[in-house]
Amino acid sequence: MGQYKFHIERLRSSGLRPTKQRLAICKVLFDRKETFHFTIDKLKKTFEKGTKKKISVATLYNTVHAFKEKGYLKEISLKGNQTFFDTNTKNHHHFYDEHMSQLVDIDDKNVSINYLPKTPSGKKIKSIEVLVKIEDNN
Amino acid sequence: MGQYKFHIERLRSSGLRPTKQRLAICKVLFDRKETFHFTIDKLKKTFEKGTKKKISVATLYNTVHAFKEKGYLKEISLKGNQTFFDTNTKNHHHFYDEHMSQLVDIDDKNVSINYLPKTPSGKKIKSIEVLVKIEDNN
DNA sequence: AAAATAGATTAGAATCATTCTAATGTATTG
DNA sequence: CAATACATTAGAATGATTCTAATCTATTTT
Ligand SMILES: [Mn+2]
Ligand SMILES: [Mn+2]
Ligand SMILES: [Zn+2]
Ligand SMILES: [Zn+2]
Repeated sequence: MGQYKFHIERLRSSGLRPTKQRLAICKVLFDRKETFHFTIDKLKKTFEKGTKKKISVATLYNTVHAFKEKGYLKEISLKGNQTFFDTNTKNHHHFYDEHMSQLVDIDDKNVSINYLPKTPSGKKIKSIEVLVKIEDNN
Repeated sequence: MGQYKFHIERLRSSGLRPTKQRLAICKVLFDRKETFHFTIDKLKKTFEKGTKKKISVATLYNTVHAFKEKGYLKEISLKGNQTFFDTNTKNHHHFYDEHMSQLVDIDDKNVSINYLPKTPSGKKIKSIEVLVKIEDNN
């Protein structure tokens, strides 16, 4: 029974019911000053700590995917065995330290791409993502 | 039995033993005119067809990862539940049709990136990958 | 050159990220 | 306030990947 007004409104206006599971997840994901990157497993761990009521991992998947479909989250294209999600839904790119599994945003204003090749016939561009892999010096 | 000389040499010089499993996999992956993109599952299917002797899926994983470590293959950064590998080990980028799970190479000469942001401190750039997602027109 | 040892490789079994689906919950209708 | 339709949850199933014990191969020892 906290300050869920905003989340309830947004869920309703997206056609999603504001269940207590979804509101708890909204609180963890969106009641922050800064956006961040996460995996389902990291999200699960935040619910295991905190005396927050248990949420099934299947529900975490359902909810995160529903939020992604509604545009509250973006999925990041990365190799590796866990999917990364991003609460920053603006167009942007990433530095990625594979060794640390650490992502850092790069504003898309700071990247310019001049690609010459024509798009394969019958297709149009949907998005352009730049991933700059980094590693420790030396 | 076949013309494995080249593969045997390369494996030996990388410190990998030229087992019959590895040679069979080399033949499928590298005895071609054009490079290509594949998943472990697609590779598995090519061995299920053909009367080629059965290779355990674990061995496909072991071998593909060993080949990647030795630089015969690259892993492609994509979301989705199956990892894509690339027999094109030159620096290059991709068009990707998520709906079709279809990758097309973009030569890196055809892409120029001017990124302003400094690399996070203590880190250096390892690689830059551009993924252009495409979809059907209209 | 056979046997012993060490190290590499294979592949069945285990794991774990993700998806499926039957049960439960919620809104809408009469 | 039923009854019905639809949305949501979460335990179970799936499937991609990894683990590890058994097997194979190369090297060293006798
Ligand atoms: Mn992937
Ligand atoms: Mn991923
Ligand atoms: Zn981001
Ligand atoms: Zn490629």
